[in-house]
Amino acid sequence: MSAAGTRARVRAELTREIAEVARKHLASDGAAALSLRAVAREMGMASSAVYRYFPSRDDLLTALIVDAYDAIGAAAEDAEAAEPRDHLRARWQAACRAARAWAVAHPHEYALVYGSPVPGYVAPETTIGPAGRVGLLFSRIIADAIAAGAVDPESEPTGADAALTSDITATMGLGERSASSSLAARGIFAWSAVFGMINFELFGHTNNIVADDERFFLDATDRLAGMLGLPA
Amino acid sequence: MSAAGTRARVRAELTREIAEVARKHLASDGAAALSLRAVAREMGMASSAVYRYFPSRDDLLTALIVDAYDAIGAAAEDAEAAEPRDHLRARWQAACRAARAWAVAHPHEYALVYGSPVPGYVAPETTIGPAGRVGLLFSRIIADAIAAGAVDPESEPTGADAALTSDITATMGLGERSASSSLAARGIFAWSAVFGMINFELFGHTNNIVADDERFFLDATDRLAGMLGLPA
DNA sequence: TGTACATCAGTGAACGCGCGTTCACTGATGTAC
DNA sequence: TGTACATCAGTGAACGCGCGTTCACTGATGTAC
Repeated sequence: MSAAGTRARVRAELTREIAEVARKHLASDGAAALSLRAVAREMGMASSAVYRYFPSRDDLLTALIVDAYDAIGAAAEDAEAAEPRDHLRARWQAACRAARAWAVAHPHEYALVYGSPVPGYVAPETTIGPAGRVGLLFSRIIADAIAAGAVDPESEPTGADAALTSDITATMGLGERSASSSLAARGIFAWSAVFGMINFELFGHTNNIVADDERFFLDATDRLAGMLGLPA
Repeated sequence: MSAAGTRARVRAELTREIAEVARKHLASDGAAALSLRAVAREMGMASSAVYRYFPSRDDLLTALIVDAYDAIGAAAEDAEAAEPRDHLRARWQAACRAARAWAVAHPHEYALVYGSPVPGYVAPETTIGPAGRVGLLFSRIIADAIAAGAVDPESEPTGADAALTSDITATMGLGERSASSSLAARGIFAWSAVFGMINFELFGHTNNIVADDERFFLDATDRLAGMLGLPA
């Protein structure tokens, strides 16, 4: 039994190690250059042996995608958790700053999940949860702001929330969805704008345009916080 | 002479045709699947013959990148040009809508230029001009707004423009750059936010979140116009 | 206008590469009695 | 505790693929006198 436990533990450890080597390759060469054979080579094992752990290259990719989503999600969550609960804008800014910092530190892993989809790869359902972590964190901040009475969902009654699914309006604490609210739409917009800026920075579109990336970014996310009504 | 002209014309025509076939492959299979051999096959010529027209795969890619930037730029410019000059917000909205429409119609070409960088490919200087077309168009709208007195560069004197290069503040008509302006920073932010939303939509991040993509998008770009101070 | 030469387009074979995946196999590690 | 069997990890060879790029070549198209 302890022996069986050992086998399982060794197996889990090796699985982890393969993923780790793969992540290293991903980080240095990008997703397209990730090959099972190269990973096996570095591990010092036959390429066929990797198939004991990952049934195909796509499964390895999936593991890396889940890890990347989880890593950036955890980074944002940890930073946000370190701020006082009642300082909503500080929580927002901390989450944004941490997401960007992680992306800058792990550009290829970031590109794997927030860049162009890997051709021929279809993300399985397993990735859905991790993919939503940062967005969910943002939603929680907004929901907390509503609950605390700091943000009035009706402050900009343009009705833009009608463009969203009821799932997301419920998540943001707009359960009895007011037909006139635009708060959820502003939240989703803020979310995509944050990643839009990170994309532009990492993919080189702001070369020769933005001189101080972090300052520019934090200025913009602070403006977004204002747009959401988070008290300064 | 007319003969020489003929040879040159045929050459130009074939070059165009190769690029066209390549674009078709790109559009249906994505950049990673683009191969010189496949293009040559479809053209009915030996793969080595393509080298008479494009010295390497990267040069072919460059041509496609330039074409994509030019196409989305032209789409935005044309739509913007159709609006009355003095209706600044309409010009902004038209440009945004056209950019998104082009992206939705040409997802792979869009991903080629606004998604993750193609691994191993370094964009030559030739791409810089075309890459800036949409951003430049946005800048012109803002510059026109300042010139017309519709937008006051000092309306939000947070000094955020200090995070930008002086090149870009000059382009936006903030030549004698005020130390306190944030207008250029808001413009660059709006620009990246627009493409951030397009990215999220095309790359699947708003699945099950946004129900009506165009409506959501236009609502957000209108909000951006408001943030820039463009009169409604 | 005609001829001799130079330029160019296109061919087809080849080089060398690395990839994902399968398969029959050998040993080692675990399990049941 | 010891033995017979089952499970699992890992091997190495092989299949079949498509790629970018080079090279010596054949003809056709253009140029100069």
